[in-house]
Amino acid sequence: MTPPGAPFFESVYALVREIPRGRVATYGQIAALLGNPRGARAVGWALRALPAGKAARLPWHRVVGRGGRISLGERPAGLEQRRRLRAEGVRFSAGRVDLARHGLWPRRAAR
DNA sequence: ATCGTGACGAACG
DNA sequence: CCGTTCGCCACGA
Repeated sequence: MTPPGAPFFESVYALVREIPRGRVATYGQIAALLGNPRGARAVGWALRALPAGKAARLPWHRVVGRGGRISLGERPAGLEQRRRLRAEGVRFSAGRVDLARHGLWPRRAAR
């Protein structure tokens, strides 16, 4: 669980791995859960550095930016992320993930 | 220990 | 709503 030297990265991966299907978490949320409310950027960096092998077994697509924005934008990876989210029933509003419905912990049900 | 790097985010204008 | 600026962070060189 902690092969190379990068405890922070590993902790990020461990948390992302637990995001339920059909739900999403924001970079800031993950950072906060790891004890670094200001470390959203580092979380994004951890995912960027995600090796292809690991990415294959990690729901990286369930991590979005503040407000449900897809940080990867229109880039290939961004389109791929949207495709995967839609595939598991995630709804989008104005190009952003509807956090009221699929956001992880906070937010209450919005049916 | 210092520096550059970004799948971030809040504050501005 | 959009683009810019600034702050924050962990990691590798």
